[in-house]
Amino acid sequence: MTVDLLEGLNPQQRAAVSAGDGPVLVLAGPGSGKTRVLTHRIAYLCQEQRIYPDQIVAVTFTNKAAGEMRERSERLLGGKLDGLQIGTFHAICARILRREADHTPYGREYAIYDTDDQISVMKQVLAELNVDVKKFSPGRVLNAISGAKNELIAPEYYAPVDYFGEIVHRAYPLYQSTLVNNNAMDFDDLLMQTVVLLRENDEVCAKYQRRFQHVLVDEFQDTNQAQYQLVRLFSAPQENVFVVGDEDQGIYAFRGADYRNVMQFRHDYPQAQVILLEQNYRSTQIVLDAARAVIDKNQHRTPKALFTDRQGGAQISLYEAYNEGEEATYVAEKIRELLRREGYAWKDFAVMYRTNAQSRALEDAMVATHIPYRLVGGVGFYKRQEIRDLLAYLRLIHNPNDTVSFRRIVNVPGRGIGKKSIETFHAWAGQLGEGYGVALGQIMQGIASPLTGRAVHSLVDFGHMLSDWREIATQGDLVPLFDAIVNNTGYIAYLSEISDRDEQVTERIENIQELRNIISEKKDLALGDFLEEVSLVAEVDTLADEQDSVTLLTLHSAKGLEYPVVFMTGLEDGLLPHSRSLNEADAMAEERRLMYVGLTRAKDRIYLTYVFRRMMYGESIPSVPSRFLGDIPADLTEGVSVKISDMRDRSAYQRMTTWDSASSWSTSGSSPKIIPFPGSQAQSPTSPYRVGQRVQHATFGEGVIQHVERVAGDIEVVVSFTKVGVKRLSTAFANLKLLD
DNA sequence: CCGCCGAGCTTTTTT
DNA sequence: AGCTCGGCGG
Repeated sequence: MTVDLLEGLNPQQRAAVSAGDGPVLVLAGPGSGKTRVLTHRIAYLCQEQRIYPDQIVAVTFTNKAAGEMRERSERLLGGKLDGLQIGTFHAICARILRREADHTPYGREYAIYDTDDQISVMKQVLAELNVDVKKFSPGRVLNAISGAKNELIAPEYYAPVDYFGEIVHRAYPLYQSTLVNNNAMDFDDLLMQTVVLLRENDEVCAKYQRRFQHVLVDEFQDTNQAQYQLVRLFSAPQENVFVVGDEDQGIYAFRGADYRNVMQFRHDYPQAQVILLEQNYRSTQIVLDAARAVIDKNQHRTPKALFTDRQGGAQISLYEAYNEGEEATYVAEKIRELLRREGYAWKDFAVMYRTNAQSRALEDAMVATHIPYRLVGGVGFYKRQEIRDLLAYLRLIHNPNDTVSFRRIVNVPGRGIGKKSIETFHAWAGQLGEGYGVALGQIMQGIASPLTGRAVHSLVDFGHMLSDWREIATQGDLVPLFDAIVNNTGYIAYLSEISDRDEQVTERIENIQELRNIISEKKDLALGDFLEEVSLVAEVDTLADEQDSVTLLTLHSAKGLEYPVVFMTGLEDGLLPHSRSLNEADAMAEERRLMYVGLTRAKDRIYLTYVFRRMMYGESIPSVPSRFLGDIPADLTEGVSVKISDMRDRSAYQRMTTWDSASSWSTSGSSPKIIPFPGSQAQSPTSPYRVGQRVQHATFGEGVIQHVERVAGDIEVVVSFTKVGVKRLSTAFANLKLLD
């Protein structure tokens, strides 16, 4: 039985789904049904083109998207799509590298190092090179190396341009050889090593090229150079490559993504069919108009004519809160109100922000008002100390040469193997020219070493535990293995030792319980598969949509999702756009795209909030509304917008928003005041602001001061204006003129 | 070898 | 404000 896979699709979607062989580029605006196109395309290839599922590889941005896409394609065809390769670039590459480990410098059991693991390796490397970590932080060096790997630059080809580059040039090869010795790869290696494998091994390459008759890529604008090359390698020589993307939603330049790969694709495949999806099935016209007004300010983009059947809609709501606490309370109250009055469910709401740090106040408000919520990201489950410890045990059991995991847990819980002993052991293993696994074996066999008797004794015990666990691991079931680790190490008792509050102990034990649950759900997986899966999960992947709760997430995590009601908080200069992006045109354009991504997540309603003062680094700083707010036309908005309409009018503001590389306001000293003011000014004992003083404000007109308050680095006044009523103002910004 | 305390840094965003 | 790291004393 076959189904009509083109039914219910619009003409552009049909064209995409039923496109013939060869390269296809689908430029898909937000909410234009690109997931639908991809799932139908997969089904179409199988049903109409008689392609076997295992001849298709589909790349998605998250594992969750992969799962959904597989499910939806299977539902269309009414059967399992066995052998369909679908997943993130990282997951697909991890699998290939494992299968082809013999053709790589790595063993099949290789570990995948996350950022923390990388830092711990880099610290050792920099110490060995006598580099001052204060001057060149491990993170910065790693960033540079990551950039190089994403550009497929091997250690020996890294060309330094300055002294920092020179440090990187020295650290990169050592870092890389350490990883190889540990039988470990970082995230970037998963991509780069796969490219290297396919480029250097014709047979292996031909095998995958034969297998991958059709290559599909979602979120193509967020691919980096390594990923782009993977696409080219996978799809050669037949070039059945189907990519879907939207330049306006490219928000991952910081990890090497280059939305210009879309241009590159057109250049590399001049014969490509290009299909535009412009009909939006998600949002109201007002939402789209607002989003368009924001994104139109970006230069160098293909203008799109997004349209929707949902004319009109609710106005975009603007709100100024006093501080982040009040902002969060406002969000919580609004959610309750909409739930009651408009019949929304909790899961219809998303609260978005630029940085994870902003989630705290929001969480507090959710707890205080008893709103069920789900936090995406932040201090994730897999980043908790107890979880990392126990996973380190599993990793070390699987890969004896994983020195990062070894060092992490060899003395956790404490068994008298201190820093000194570890260094001695490390040096001795180095002398032997062996990995930690073999070296530990030698100790256990009583071979003489420079270690003290006590340390040797402890290491032998540790080694015996490891062998016992490895024995259990060969039985295949992960649960008994996990239980053995927790029990044999006395980890629970250790937790009560290191925790200072009882609730903390309970919480940590619950986390361990949760990890055990996860393991028992996956217990049919081999240890290596389990560890791989755990290493590659993103926070969004764990987002269960059945759960009826409000979602709190960063704008980055929000990509690809949609909600009836979207709150975007912290819309202030310095946050969105982020202060780190203010003086770089490309970065500013990306901040704008981020704003665009946030706005276009909304189906019905958008609430935009910013604060008057925000706590940062333990200090309360006056804020300026985001310049992007000024780009949303006044007739689309409602609510407090005096400051913003003011911004919209000012000609100075025009200069600020239409950033082009020729102008340089941000470095010319006339930048908006997002920097804290020197306290001395405001705290001067001769402050002219007193209750009863008459003042003049540029917009509000004349008024009388009702109240004066000193706040860190500023003075705030409450003024009763003749025309506009009572306003709270920062004297640092308001530029009040004193009247007699 | 371990625990305590102060200094200093943090906030982009994630596979 | 909250966390991590390093130095010092037991």
